[in-house]
Amino acid sequence: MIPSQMLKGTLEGCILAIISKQETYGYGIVEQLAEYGFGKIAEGTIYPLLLRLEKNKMITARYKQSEIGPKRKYYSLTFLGMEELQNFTVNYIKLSQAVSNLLDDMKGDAVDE
Amino acid sequence: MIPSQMLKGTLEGCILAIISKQETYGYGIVEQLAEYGFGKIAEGTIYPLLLRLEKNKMITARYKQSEIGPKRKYYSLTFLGMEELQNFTVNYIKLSQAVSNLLDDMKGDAVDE
DNA sequence: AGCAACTACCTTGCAATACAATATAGAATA
DNA sequence: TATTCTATATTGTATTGCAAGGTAGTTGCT
Repeated sequence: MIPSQMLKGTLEGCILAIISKQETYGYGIVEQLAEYGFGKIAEGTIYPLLLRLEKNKMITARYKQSEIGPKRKYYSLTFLGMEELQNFTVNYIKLSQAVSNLLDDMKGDAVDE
Repeated sequence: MIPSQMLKGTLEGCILAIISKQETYGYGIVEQLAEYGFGKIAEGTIYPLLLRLEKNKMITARYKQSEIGPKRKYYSLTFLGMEELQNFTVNYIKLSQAVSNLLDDMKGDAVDE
């Protein structure tokens, strides 16, 4: 799947994005990430990340009963989290464009331009 | 600029891409990255990365005189390096599409779909 | 000659983070 | 009872970008 090193920094922003769409919980985020095409992201990745985001006041949590298992810890974005998500988006697009520039240039065999 | 965590994993592939276009050297790579929109990447990032790639047989080096300064260490891709670049490209596109899926979904305020 | 600025390379140590491995536990099912 | 799925959490490790520092050649200015 996608190499872990390539996810660094990106994953955090993506989780903010997922939470911004709708209040959700760790286990559910793992499932959503897989649906979006990130592959199976380990729970040992997600839970520490969520705790970190919570500690940094990017998200807040509340427990809710589930009908099919143990109770779930649902997260929502704080204002700080929304700002951070905005920030992530801008930076991601910046990087994404830089890489596109490079890869396009490469495909074009741009030796003499 | 682009957060350092977001460059992890990506930078290595990008440097392979730059070298694949044309034999080049560390200091020149720093300049090219800036032109492509990556911002000023520290030399303390590039040189260890190049040494690592060389040790892993992704690139090979030879020294050439420069007319304007100390002699330069020019790098080219090995076959292994080309494979690795191919690999990077595939994985980058995979990630890039996953993030796009997510960000588009978010912009669309997809609460009820 | 002396000095600054640019070019060019390298090393050390640190910080951030994805993840494997492991642990815990409730609920459903066989 | 045992297993599987759901669900959260912790510990330790590996990777890697980068700040900080060092070395050295070349050029141009004074």
